[in-house]
Amino acid sequence: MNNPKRYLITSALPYANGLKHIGHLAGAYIPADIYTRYLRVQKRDVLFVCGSDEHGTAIPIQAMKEGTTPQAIIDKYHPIIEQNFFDLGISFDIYHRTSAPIHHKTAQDFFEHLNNNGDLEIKESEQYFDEEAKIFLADRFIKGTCPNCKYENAFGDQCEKCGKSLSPEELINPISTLSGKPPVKKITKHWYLPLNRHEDFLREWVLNNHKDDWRPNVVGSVKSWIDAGLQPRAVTRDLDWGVKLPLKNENSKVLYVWFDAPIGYISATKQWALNNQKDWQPYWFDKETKLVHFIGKDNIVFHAIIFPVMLKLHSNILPENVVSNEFMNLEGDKMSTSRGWSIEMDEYINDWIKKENGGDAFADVLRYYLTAIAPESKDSEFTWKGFQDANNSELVSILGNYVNRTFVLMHKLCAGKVPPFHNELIDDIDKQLIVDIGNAKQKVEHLLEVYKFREAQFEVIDLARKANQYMQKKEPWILAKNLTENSNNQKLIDNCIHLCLQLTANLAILINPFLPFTAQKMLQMMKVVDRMLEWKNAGKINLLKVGYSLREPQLLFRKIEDEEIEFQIQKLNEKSKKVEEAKNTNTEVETKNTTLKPIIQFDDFAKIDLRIGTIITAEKVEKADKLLKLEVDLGFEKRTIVSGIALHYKPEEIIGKQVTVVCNLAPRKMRGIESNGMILMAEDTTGKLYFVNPDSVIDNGSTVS
RNA sequence: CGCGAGGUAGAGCAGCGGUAGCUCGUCGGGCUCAUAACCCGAAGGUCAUAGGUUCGAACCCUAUCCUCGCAACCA
Repeated sequence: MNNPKRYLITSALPYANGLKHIGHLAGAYIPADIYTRYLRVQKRDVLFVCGSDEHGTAIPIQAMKEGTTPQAIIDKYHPIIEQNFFDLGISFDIYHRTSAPIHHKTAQDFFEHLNNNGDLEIKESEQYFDEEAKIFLADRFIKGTCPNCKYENAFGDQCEKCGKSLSPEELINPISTLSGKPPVKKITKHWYLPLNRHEDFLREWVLNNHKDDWRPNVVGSVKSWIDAGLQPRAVTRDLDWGVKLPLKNENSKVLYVWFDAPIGYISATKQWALNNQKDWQPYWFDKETKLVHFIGKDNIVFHAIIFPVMLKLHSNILPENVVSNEFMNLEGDKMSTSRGWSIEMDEYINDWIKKENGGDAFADVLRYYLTAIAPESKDSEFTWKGFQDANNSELVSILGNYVNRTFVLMHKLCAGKVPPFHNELIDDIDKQLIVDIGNAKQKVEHLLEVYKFREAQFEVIDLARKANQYMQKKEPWILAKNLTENSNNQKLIDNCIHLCLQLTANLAILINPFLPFTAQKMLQMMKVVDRMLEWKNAGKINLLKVGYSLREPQLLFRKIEDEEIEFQIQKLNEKSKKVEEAKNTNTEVETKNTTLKPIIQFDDFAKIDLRIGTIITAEKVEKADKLLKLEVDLGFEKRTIVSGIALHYKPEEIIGKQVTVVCNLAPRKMRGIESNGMILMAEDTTGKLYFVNPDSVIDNGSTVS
């Protein structure tokens, strides 16, 4: 589709169960934003939609863990993610959410449409059900003994010990990881999307029509799926969190998250149309709309197989392209929030973009580096050193320095005004530069049209590189030394600076989709309005009027010092270490419950001096989330004990409580406070702590045995 | 296991049948308006490995190895 009437651009919906990291940003958001900004300055009709994906089993389970509601979880993360995108210049026309009523309605209508047309199948099956949690269990939430290697903690989908794929039915002695009890089998009815009916369509559409213009990883994955044989996929689940089925007597079922999430693109479009008094329908029904999805590679199957089938059945348009990136690693290891090996967008914003730390320029620095190393054809790697190099040697030294030296020379040698161009003195070097400007525009344009963002950005910087070379050849600062002897020199200086300034204006236009904050800054320096950034102006060399006086230059980027980089690397290491430690203590607790410690002799037990005491004061320990500093009266003395119970009890709640104390434990310093003893606590399966105390008040200092 | 993507200089990538290339980094020299840009030169690769096709292979074929991904959270 060469000249579509309108564009609809989507970025994968981030799952609102936590913060999102820079790998997400590099994968689906920055490329989409660059593409969208480019189309906007092309004056195309373009709509860029996204939003939080707020359904699925993981959110209620996360809520259960945190002792709160699913609504509270999404209400916490949705606004943070939205703000993060905004701070990084991701210019969605709307950032919506799938918990919105308009989305529920849209998804229900979609389901109903397919159901009424007979495009869905209904099947009954037996599934494991946790009677205590009152929930059908996803495979991942069932544990048991692996039939293959007899490992006792195999998951319902796979045994981590021997790597064998499993189904929950194969597990010996299955238990629910939610309640710790054996689940029961219950019959349940589900609606399925029979993908197998659409194999011919998919083969023709992807493997034939798009085998050349889609990225190889996308076509390859689709081929892999089709060749393996497409199966009907359940589109409903037994759950009370999500979009309810629009059918009577099916109140306990919701749409499966993968079914409702992509429909979020449609509902976001509707909401945007409402907000702006527009018609949403052409964006999803008119064949002249070019729909492009930007995603990460884990999302290929949904956007290149399942959602297109849904769209076809619903008479919508199909995506013109599904642009998928590979993954971005971090300092030699996979990025993973759960292992603490990641840089969250929120974290980067706090460390670099907050006014006092660097400002908007650093949003562009991240955008620049992530685009420069974008995993377009294979996995790539983010390193802080690489980040520093990209900033210092490309943004500061080439782009920033070029703009700065141009402005400085203009103020020194041309009275702060755009000098005239003396046509009679034009030479081959000038002509070549003018050609280069035009070429740069053509190249960037072509590369963006074929989604090669990394290369496109390179071409922009390359133009700045050529500009530096041009200025070097012209040496206006040398010419300025002989102004009186050679009357032509001022004219030669004028020509050089004139072209350098026109080129600067071009750089602003070309860099704008990639580094929008920088482009704005350049506009201010040149005292021109936003309209200059329109793409049609790129390649022109009359953007700045002769005689127009320009502002003093301000530096576009600043150098990043080694210490700042070392700080970040150290921070990353500490973060992952902390998460690992926290995890280790958790898994210890889990295994403790099922496996007993080795037998000990009475003598060993008798060494422990247990006493009853009363808490007389309690206060929170600063800079520690979990610790309380307690003063405990043991009758014969009062002791300071530090205990890790702050997440479970407030200081004022426990004053006066009797507790059991291990009072001959070696003293230990925690957060600088010496703790002389330990309070005994019982822990249930959810990790909640309970005091172990006598069932009626007795004398302080009483022994326990 | 199978399938998909990939394995090319310290890093990031291009090349996909005809003398191994680009950007950054490193080292030496020149120049200086500028946040040390630009110019000249150098070091650094048995193009994962082993076979094969060919006058000729990083590129085509076969096998092997390694990395990442693969339907219930994850760019």
